Amino acid sequence: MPSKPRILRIAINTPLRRLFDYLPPGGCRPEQMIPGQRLRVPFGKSKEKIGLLVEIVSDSEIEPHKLKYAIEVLDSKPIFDQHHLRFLKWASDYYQHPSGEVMLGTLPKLLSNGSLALKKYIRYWKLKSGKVNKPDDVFVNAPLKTAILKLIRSNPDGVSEETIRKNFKNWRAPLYSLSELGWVESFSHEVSDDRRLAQHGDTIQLNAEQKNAVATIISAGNSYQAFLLNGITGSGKTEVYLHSIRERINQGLQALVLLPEIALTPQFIEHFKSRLNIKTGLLHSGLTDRERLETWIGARDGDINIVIGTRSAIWTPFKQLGIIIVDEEHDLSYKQQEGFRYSARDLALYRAHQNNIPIVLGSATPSLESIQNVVNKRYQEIKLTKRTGNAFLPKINVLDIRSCTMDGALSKPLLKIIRQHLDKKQQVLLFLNRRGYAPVMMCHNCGWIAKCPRCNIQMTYHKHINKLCCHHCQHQEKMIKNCPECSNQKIIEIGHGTQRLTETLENNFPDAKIMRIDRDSTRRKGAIQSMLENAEKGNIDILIGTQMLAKGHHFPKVTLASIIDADQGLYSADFRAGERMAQIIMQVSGRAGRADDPGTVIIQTHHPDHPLLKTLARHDYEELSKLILDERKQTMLPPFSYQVLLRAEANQQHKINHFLHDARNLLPDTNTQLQIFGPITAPIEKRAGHYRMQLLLQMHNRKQLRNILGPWIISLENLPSGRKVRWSLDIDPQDML
DNA sequence: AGCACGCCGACT
DNA sequence: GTCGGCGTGCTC
Repeated sequence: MPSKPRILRIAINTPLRRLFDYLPPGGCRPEQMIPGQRLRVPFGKSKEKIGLLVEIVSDSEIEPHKLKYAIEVLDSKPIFDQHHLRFLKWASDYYQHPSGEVMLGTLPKLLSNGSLALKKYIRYWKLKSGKVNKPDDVFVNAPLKTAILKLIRSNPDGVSEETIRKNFKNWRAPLYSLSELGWVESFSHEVSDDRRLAQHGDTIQLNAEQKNAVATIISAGNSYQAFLLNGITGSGKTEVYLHSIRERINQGLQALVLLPEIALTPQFIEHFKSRLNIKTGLLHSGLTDRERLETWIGARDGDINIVIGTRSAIWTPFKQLGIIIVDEEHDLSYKQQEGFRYSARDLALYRAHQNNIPIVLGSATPSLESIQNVVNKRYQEIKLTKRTGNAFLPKINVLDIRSCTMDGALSKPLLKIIRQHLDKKQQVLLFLNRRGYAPVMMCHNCGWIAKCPRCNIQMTYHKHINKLCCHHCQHQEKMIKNCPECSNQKIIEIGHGTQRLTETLENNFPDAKIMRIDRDSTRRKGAIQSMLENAEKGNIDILIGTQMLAKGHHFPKVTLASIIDADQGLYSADFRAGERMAQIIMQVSGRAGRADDPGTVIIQTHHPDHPLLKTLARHDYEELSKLILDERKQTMLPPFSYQVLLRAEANQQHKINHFLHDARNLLPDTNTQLQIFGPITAPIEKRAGHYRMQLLLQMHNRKQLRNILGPWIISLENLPSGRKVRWSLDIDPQDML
C-alpha cells in the first residue's frame, strides 16, 4: 500500500551526485510544499546547509532512522517555476555534474547562501483603498514621506520596494511610517505590469539583407528555430539583433542576449541600452551580489524585458522568454573551463527548444559545429554579406619570412610597411598571442631551461619586474643571474612576447606612441576601458596586443593590421588550433580598414603555402571551414563525433594511472563504436604541483555515448582508486588542457 | 567540498 | 608527553 508522499528530496550544494531525503520540518505539511522552495537542513558534520526541494516522494531508499528533519522552509513559494527547474535538471544530467552544485551554484549568492528569504524581497507597495483622493499635503513637515506617498499614488498597480529604494535615500522609516498610519499597504506576488513597450522611431535604416534577416527570425514566431547569422565584420549583426529583440518585446516577451566576456564593456552596453529604450538587466563581473539578484528577480517576474550578460546569464529565469541571441557564438568564453564545465551556447539552444522560441547564433567566423549544423539542416543560415559603411574588405597578404632579415619578431618588409603607414599618420595594429617578454629562458652554455617547479613547464620572462613567471599557476621567481646547472652567466632570451615586441618597435620608431594591451598591462581596474578609449580616439600610433585586442573593438583609424606569428596555429597537437587561428586572423583583419581606405593585413609565416593561409588570404572563411570539416570527417573528429574527457589529477603519478586504467576497464568492451584514447598524460602534465592525466571517449552517436556515460560514472564513484585522485568530467571538451 | 577521526614525527 | 601532518571515510 503506497503511503502519502512525505519525503522531501532535496538538492544540496556538495560534489556528491545525488539528492538527499529529509522529513518535513515540524508543523509543515508536505502536501503544501512545491519543488523549487528552499529549505534549511542539517547536513553531515557541518551544522546547516541550504537545500532546494526537487521532489516529494512516498518512499526513501534510506533507512528510516537515518532520515533527519529539515529545519525550516525559507520560501513561501518556489523561487522559480517548474520550467526552470526542469532546465536545471537537464543541465546537470547532460553535463553529468552533481545536481546540487548545478541547482544551488547557479543561483545568485544571496539566494544560495540563504541570507535572504525571498518573500521579503519582492514586496510591492500600493495606496490603501479609500485613501485615493486624499490631498498631498498631509505631511507638511515630512517631505520625504510626501514624496514617497506621491510615487505610490501615481502607480495604482503598485511600486516595488526596489523602485522606492532607488529613488529615495532614507526610505525605510518614512515608508513604514506611512504603512503604520494606514496610508499604504504592501503585497507580495502580483507584479505590476508596467512594462513599457519598446520605442519605435529608430534612426538607423536597415539594408535589404538586414530587413530580410529580421523578418526571417521573427517568422519563426512561437516555435523553436535556430538561426546562424553569418555576417562578416561590419555587416551590422547588432542591428539585426536589436530589431528582432524589439519585435519580440513588443509582443510582450523577454529577450536574453549572451556576449563573450571581452565584449561586455560599458560602451557596448550603453549602446544597446540606449537603442532599446526598455528595462534592461546587465550581468557582468563588476556587479554586487545585490545587483545580480535584482536582475535575476526582475527577469523572473517579467519586470525586466531584456537580460544582457556573459556565460552565466544563461542561468537567469524568465517569465516569458521570447528570443535568445548568442553573439560571437564561436567564442571560447561561452564554455566554462573549470568546475561545472558547461557551454552557455549549447544550453541556450536547449532553452530555446524548451521554450519554443527562436535563437540567433551570430558570428563572422562561425564554429565548425554550427556550420555543420547548417549542413545537416538543424540550423537555418542567414547571411549578411554587405559591409555597411565601407564597401571593401582589407587585402590580406601572406608574408613569407623564411628569407627575410629579422629584427626581433619583425621582418624587414613588415617594418617598412609599418613606417609607411605611420608616415601617413595612420594607426597600426599588431597581434601577438603571447604575453611577457620571452617565453623561454635558456643557458647558452649547457641548454638548461628555466622551468616552473610546480608545473614543469618553461617560465616566461617578464623584463620590467625582472621575474620569471609561470603562466599556468601563480608562481613567480626572481630572474636568475647564473645557470643553476653550470653557473654560466650567459642566459639567453628565446622567442618573443608582447613586451619584447614593444621594445623592438620602440627601438625602430622612437617617436611613435605605442600601446600594449594584454592581461598584464590592463590588470588595473578600469585600465582596459581607458586604454581602448584612448586608442579609438586615435591618440596611439601602434597598438600591440593579445586576443584582447582582436575581439569586439573597432579602431576607425587602423589601416594596417598584422599577425606577427601565424605558425603556432598551423601545426599544433590540438586539432582545433587551425580553426582558432583562422578565426583570430579573420577578426584581426576585421580591425583594419575604414570608410575611405580598405586597409592592409600582413600575416608573417614560415609556411606561406599552407592551404589554411592561402584560403584565408581570399577572405574565404566558408571555403576554409569546408577544408577543415573535410579533414575532420576523414578522421571522425568533432563535429562528426562526440567526445567526453575524464580528467584526473593527484600528487603522485601512479595514483592517476591506476584510477584511469580502472576507469577504462569499466567501459563496455563489446561496443565497437566507442573509441577510447588513453590514459594519456595531459598536455600540461603537471600543474600547481599536481600530476595530470586523462582518458578520452569518442563516439559517432551522441545518444549512445550518453547511455554509456550514466552507468559508467556510477561505477567510477564506487571505485576505491577514485578516492585517491581528483577527477572530473568534461562533456564536449573544447581543449585538452 | 567540508569535517572528523586516527595514527605517526619533531617540538615546548 | 602533545601539536599537527594528511590518508580515509561519511554526508539523507
